[in-house]
Amino acid sequence: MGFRQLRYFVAIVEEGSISAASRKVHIAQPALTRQIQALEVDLGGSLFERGAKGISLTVTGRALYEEAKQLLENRERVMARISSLGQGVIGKVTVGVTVAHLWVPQIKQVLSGFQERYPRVALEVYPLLSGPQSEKLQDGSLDAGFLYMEDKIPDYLNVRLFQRDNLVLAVPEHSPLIGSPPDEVAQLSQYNFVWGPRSSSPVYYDKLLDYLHRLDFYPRVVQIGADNVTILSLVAAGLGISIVPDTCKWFSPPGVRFIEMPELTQCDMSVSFAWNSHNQSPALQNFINTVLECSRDEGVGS
Amino acid sequence: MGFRQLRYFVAIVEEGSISAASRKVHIAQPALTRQIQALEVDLGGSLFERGAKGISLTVTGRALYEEAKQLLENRERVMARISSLGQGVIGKVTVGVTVAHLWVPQIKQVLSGFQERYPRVALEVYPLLSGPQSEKLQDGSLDAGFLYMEDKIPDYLNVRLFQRDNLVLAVPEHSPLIGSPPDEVAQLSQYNFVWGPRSSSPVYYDKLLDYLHRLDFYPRVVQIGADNVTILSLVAAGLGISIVPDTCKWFSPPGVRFIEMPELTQCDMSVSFAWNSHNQSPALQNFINTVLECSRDEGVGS
DNA sequence: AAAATCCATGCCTTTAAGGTATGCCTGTCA
DNA sequence: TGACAGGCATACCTTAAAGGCATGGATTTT
Repeated sequence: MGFRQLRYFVAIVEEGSISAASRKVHIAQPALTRQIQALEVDLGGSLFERGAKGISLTVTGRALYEEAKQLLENRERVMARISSLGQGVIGKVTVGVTVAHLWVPQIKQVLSGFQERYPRVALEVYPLLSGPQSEKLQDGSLDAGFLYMEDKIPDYLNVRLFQRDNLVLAVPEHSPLIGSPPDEVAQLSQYNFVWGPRSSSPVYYDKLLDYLHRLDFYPRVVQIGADNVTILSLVAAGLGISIVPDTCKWFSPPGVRFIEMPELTQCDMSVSFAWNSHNQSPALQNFINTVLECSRDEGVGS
Repeated sequence: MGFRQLRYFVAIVEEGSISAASRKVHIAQPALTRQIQALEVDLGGSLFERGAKGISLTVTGRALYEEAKQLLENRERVMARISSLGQGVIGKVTVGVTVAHLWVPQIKQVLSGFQERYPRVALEVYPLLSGPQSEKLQDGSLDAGFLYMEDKIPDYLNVRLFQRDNLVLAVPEHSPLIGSPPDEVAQLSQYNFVWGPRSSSPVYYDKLLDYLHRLDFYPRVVQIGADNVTILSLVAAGLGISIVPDTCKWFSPPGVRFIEMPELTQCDMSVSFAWNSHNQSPALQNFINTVLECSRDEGVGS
């Protein structure tokens, strides 16, 4: 009893005759006759009563008709589901985003663009620090992540540059620094700094402070803002100056001016997009493609 | 996506490798490899990740595994059910029995014998007069029936003699008729008769009265009993005499004597077994066979 | 009576499935 | 490290299943 025979069988039942069904399923009538005969032998009982004028269902046949419809419907359902899964148009993608970047438009755009293209894929976004993301990408509990990569890239990860970025000095709009920008960060030691808590993004802050220390600069931190928007608000309020990623320019509150300094520009603070190279989830592949296409469209480091 | 491929697929999943599965399902490994490749092409996504050391399920494959098991299980269930139906091992048989014969041991024996042999066939027994049985046999609402056949047998019915029977005179055990039995029924006109209501079995009573009238005998009915057992009880109580089918001898209450009279013996009152000749229900065929075997074993007209 | 309809059978072609031999890759063990 | 074993894939061939065509028998319709 195969799907083919069941399909033929229901066609015959619904058309009322073998001949009519043969036209419907586009095979010759004798082939259909034989398939039904084979089915009857297989099931050990006749399904139709043959009269000179056409055929009619037996009790057994009537029972099979209902069952066959079910089986065929299940088959269709399964095939649709598995196909969709295989092509990544349904399924699930879990992605991590560093808390510092949840609000970054480029990432929001990628996420909403993906949801628009694949509305039936469940997109789960977790705010996670870079370190935990890397772990979860390894053990498979995360499919992809936007994060700061350390220099050493684990071999289980595929990594692409998502958004090139570097540092810039942020000052209040009436700061004297605007008229006479310093050449070196070391000259900023007498200024008050607004800073973020290390716990909110250890990789970023360690990398940043490490870099500044190498320039022999130890900022005098007088104020803590939870995230970059808060920090810039505090800067705008004249409570101090800060060093922030360049992308902050685009969503800064009014009252802040940005001063580029060679030493800061040289510091790479790019955000990476990473996924487990062994994770072959089709939905993830689609997500990866979407991300890479978005990156390409905008050009990295815009 | 066919059952075969699904079967192979679950075998591979459960064995953990294509090679192991090929040994399990008794086909060569390359054939199995190809079937899975075909399945993957058909579903438009890979089901396994091939590593040098064996294979492992993809997300899609894992989903298919659950579905495939279901589909295969359903197939088995359907095949078992339809096969059973086709062989008449399950299903339903509706049989009519004239109210006058519900209590006849031969019929009870046939019914219980059938239930013993085919315990999973639902046997529905309806007490019906001969006329309605014939109608219901025609329109298909009855599969078989035990009934009095009229002389003209409808062409849609197959009929077999179930139990040959004729009439006998029943009298109380101290009746003077025992010592001096009459030669002709016409001589019984001065006796009180216990009779049944016509409505309980019109074919029987019409046939019986018709026969008696042709012998120029019109019984003086003084008492009505609902069925033959009741009638015989009334006879035993001395309320009158009666004419009953010969089979009544076997389940008569004490206090009744039976007198055979040539005129009564000649009257055929046999019970027939009938079914619709177009009804091919396997369960009915089994019932027919059971009935015919029982009739043969006992010999008709015992 | 002729035509049309429908199912079944015989014979042949095409396609799907299976078998054997072999190659490639990788992890294992001496 | 190099031979070996286990496992999957490919190539090539054989066998079995499915389908097509022609035809026949039976019955209803015209």
